[in-house]
Amino acid sequence: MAQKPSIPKGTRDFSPAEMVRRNYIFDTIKDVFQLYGFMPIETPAMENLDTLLGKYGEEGDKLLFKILNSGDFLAKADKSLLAAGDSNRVTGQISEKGLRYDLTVPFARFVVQHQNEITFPFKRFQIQPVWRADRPQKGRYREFFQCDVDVVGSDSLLNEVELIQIVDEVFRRLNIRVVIKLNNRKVLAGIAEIIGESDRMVDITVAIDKLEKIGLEKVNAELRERGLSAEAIEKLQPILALSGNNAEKLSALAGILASSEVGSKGVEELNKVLDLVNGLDLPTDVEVDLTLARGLNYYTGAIFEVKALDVEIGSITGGGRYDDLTGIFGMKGVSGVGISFGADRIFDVMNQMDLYPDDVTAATQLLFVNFGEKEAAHCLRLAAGLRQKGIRTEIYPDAAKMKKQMSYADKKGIRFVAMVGEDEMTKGLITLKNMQTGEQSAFGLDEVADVVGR
RNA sequence: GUGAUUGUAGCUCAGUUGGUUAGAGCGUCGGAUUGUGGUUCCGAAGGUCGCCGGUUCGAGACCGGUCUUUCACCCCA
Repeated sequence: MAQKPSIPKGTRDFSPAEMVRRNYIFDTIKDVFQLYGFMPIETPAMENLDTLLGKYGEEGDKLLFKILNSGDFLAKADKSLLAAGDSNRVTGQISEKGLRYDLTVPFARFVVQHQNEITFPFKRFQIQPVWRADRPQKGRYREFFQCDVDVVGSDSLLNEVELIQIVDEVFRRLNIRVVIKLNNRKVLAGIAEIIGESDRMVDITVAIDKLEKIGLEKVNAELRERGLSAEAIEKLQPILALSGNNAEKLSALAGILASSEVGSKGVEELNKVLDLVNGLDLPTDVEVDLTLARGLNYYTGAIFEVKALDVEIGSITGGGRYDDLTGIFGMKGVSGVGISFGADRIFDVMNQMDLYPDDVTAATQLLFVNFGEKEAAHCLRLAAGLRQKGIRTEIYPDAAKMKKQMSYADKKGIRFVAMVGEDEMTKGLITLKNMQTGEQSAFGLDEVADVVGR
């Protein structure tokens, strides 16, 4: 055999069996989105590089897939940069397009670009692949699907509440037990302010985000490493030690952050969202988690993260409010909030726990055996009639041996096989075999539709 | 980007301290059975041992590089 073909690192093929399962996930997510009045949009796989650069932090820029310019791109590049081997600056000259890194930034671009055609508040959903030049590992791929829902042009916290409802509904339908973690960037800003390190919010949040994973000791060590004063770290301790239920945490926090205007605002927002959510009696736990930070630095208010309770895989959904994402594209004062379902991680969770209902397969229901040219022509008409009645029907394309045709049906999980030879043709009948029970008898066309459709 | 790890038939894996012609199970194909699958029996096809180079009389095995798999860190869905 010649050298085997392959696909790029971190990408995957999906077989028919996998695709019906994935579509089941996409379909339930889409159904829920539409139930709340969100409308679909799509944007191109590639964006202009300047749309993407600088939106995801330094780390994010490195993970962007860049697309080489067409034509003789090197001819136009600066020779001295080429000679110097300065990759960073050379890429700016030979690449001006990149693959999208998420769906939120392209959406912000979309909103700005189409602002005159959009009615606000604008509720859209978008289910498309995104690409990151990351090293693949557990639950992490270089090509994966995000399912985003966002509302832009509304400051109301009702939107945050609706998003929580959507998360609850989606995972309830998929039968995945989850916890929704909730925090607010304003609270984090308030904490930074209180301990006297306002400008170090990112460093602080990145470090305390790891509390659950590496423990208090190591978080403090990392804070020191990141250059926080001993005094600030000392002041942070009571906050890191906060425990109890949501109400207890929030009232304690309200006291601590009383002197910080942003911080108090954040606590107030959290309280409001939780009050409304509590009134809904959702079965899913919503937990205030002060250590939840989330890396994307365009978030300004609420931040969400959803974790599966029964599988160790990182977060399967995340999002938050961003007050000025459209501002970078020249449209000020439009606030948005949204979340993103990580379809591929949800797929992994569903597979690991085998949570699919029995009827997701959407397989063919009936196969006509091919006995030869004349018989096949006859079956073609019968099959057309059955398809009109909604029966998923196929005809075996070749007059192969019975054994081969039967085992084809068997392997494809087709429940019924129809046999129409000379005898049945003259009598106007169809011999139907049930592949599960082995029973078989002859019926008219209408009866076949009834039996198979049951 | 850093540090590990994996690679032998379509799939899952054996293969002794380096020694003739690299094996098994499953799957595939053919036959037993020309209008009856899933069970059984018989038979066959299928491998440049990831790739390139090196050591050796001799490499699937040892060494170097490279690609790939998986995992951790960074970061993230």
